[in-house]
This record gives sequence, C-alpha cells and structure tokens, in this order.
Amino acid sequence: MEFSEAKNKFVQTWGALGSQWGINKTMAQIHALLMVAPDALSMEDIMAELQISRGNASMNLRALMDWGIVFKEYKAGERKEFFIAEKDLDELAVKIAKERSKREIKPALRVLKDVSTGLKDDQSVEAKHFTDQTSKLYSFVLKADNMIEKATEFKENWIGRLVTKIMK
Amino acid sequence: MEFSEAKNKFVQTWGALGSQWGINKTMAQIHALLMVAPDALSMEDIMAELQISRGNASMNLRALMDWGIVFKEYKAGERKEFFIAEKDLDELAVKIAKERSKREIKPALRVLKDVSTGLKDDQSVEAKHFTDQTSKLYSFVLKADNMIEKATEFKENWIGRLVTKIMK
DNA sequence: ACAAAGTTTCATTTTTTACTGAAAGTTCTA
DNA sequence: TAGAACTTTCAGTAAAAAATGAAACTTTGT
Repeated sequence: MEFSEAKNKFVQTWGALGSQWGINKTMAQIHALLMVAPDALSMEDIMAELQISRGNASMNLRALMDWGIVFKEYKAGERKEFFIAEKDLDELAVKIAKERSKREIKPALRVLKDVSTGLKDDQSVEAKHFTDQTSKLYSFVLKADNMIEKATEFKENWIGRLVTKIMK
Repeated sequence: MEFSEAKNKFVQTWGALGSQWGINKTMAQIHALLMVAPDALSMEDIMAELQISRGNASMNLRALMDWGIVFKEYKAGERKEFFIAEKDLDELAVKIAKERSKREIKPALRVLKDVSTGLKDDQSVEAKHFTDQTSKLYSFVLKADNMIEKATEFKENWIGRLVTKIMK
C-alpha cells in the first residue's frame, strides 16, 4: 500500500466515523490529518490536502480548538499560524468525553429533571407512568454521566485502568 | 406543567439528543414515546402523536426493532400490530452499545489495522510517523471496545457496578 | 379465493446541515 | 501608519439526510 493511499483511507474513515457520532466530517478529517502529521500544518496545507475552502478550514479548526484537541503553534520567523493535534489518546478521550457531557448530557439532564418532577398533582395513569419512567431515566443518565466524570479524573491511562478493574 | 406539555418536551429533547449522537430524530422520538407509554402503541397512534407519515413511522420502527430495543406485540382479537419499548435501562444501554460497536467501531478497527500494518517497507519520516500513530490508535480503540464488551457482559445493573468499582 | 384491512417499500420532495468564497477584519512590517 | 499578508465571518449555495405518500404487497375473514 502506498503511503498516500493509506493516509487517505485513514482520513476518510475517521471522517465517516465522526459523522456517525454527530461530529462533522471535515472536523474529524482535519483532526485525523493533524494526528498523523509529524509536524504542525498551516491552514493552507490542510486546505490543499483535504480540498476544502478557507472558510470551511477556518471554522472547523476553530471548533477543534474550542474542544481543546487542536492547538495553534507559532513558528519563529514565520508569520503564518500552524496547527497541531493533541496526540495523547487518553487526554483526547477525556477532552471529548467532557465536552460532549457538557454540551449534550448536561442540558438533557436538566430537561429530564424538569419533566420528571413537574407533574406532582396530575393523577392520570398515563401521567403517573410518565413520571415514573422519566425519573428512572434521569437517575440512569445522571449515574452514567457521573461515571464518565469519575473515570476521566484518572487522566493518565484511564481506559487501561478501567479495563483492569472491570476484569477484576 | 401539563402532562401533554411535559411529554412533548421529553420527546423533543430525546429526539434532539439522538440527532447529536448520530441517531435519526424520528427514531429517537418514537423510542421516547414508547418509553413513557403505559401500553403498547399501534403505528397509527405513533403517526398521530408525532405527526409523521406512515412510511417514516414504518422505517423507523423497523430500525428500532433491528436494534433490538423495540418489539412487536400482538393483542388477542386485534389484527393490528402494537409496539413496546425495551424499558429496562441497563438492557437498553447494553443493546445500544453493542449495536454501535458492531456497526461503527468494528469496521473502523479493521481499517486502522490495515493502514497501520500496510506500510512495512516505506521508510519516509512521514510514513514512519503515520504507522506509529495509527498503531497507537488501533490499540486504544481496541481496548476501549473490549472494555465496552466486558462491561456490558454484566448485563444487570452494569452501570451501577462500574460506578462502585471506579470509586474504589 | 376474493376483497377488505393492514403493512411495507421506495422514488420524489422537503428539510437540515455543511461548504464556499468573497468581503470584512486583523496583524505585522517597513 | 500604510498597506500587504494573513485570518475570520457569514450570506448564499450545494450536498446529504430524512420524510412523504402513493403504489405494491401481505394477511385475514368469509
């Protein structure tokens, strides 16, 4: 297999996986590209490699930096900005888990709490069942979210530690 | 809060959360609806409640059944088919985890393995770095996937058990 | 074994989401 | 501090994903 072929396959796959998990394709592809780049890349480099527009590159690099998984790097004597990816996979997983928890799980928890506690006086069978189910769901999601929080607090090699613990 | 208002809020929120995680909105909404319904619902019921077409309802119910988190129920004397959701949340989480692993992680692992082992003879710095990074990624994703597999094997109250273990 | 009731499929349309590219904004250098 | 080099924004456009609805198919009762 040619290097360029392998790189392309990797970038495409990572992009597709990203889409399936609700992260936009280009964002995932840029991340993939930076993950395997031995040196920092400029926006030009990224645009050329992925055949995307300046606007698209800029917006997705910003998003990656907001997530804390890509950083700007300034090279001495160069005015241009360069970008590098967080390459520590444990750190990467922690950042992604925290970001998604913050953006998606936390707001969902608020709604679950609201709807599961907002019907005290309503006594229809349907309403009772609703309150019951949503309360259970609230506890469950809360527990799962706490678990992610605890697990990621290990920081170093947390996936490895978990595996050890789980296997007894 | 009115019951109908609470129910609607819950269904909408669940749908939005689904989209963010790469599950289509209607599929998540139907699931939400069935989760809080005290009795099995017919396709007509679901269409009416969510204001969706027959085709949409049918396709998404099929998808939910493929995932193993919604089941058909036949009522004595009724020709119509009714649907109920898996309401055990531990079981639900296990099913979703397994299905996503099968559909998304496993294929990604295959590609990672391919690209990380396909460049033996290429000796450029870039290629070496590529092989190194993708190998690390392969191990990491494999470990995470195994963890999910192990964890979900507990079946009963696995999230609870994990929390206990993690907290020491 | 026919027709009525129910269910599924899929080509087309609609909606949503992502991308482009030019204009506006910013920063650096001389 | 002028202007050149570089970066960001965002209105419009394109691409992708989801939904519709009518036609095809299936099942059941008589």
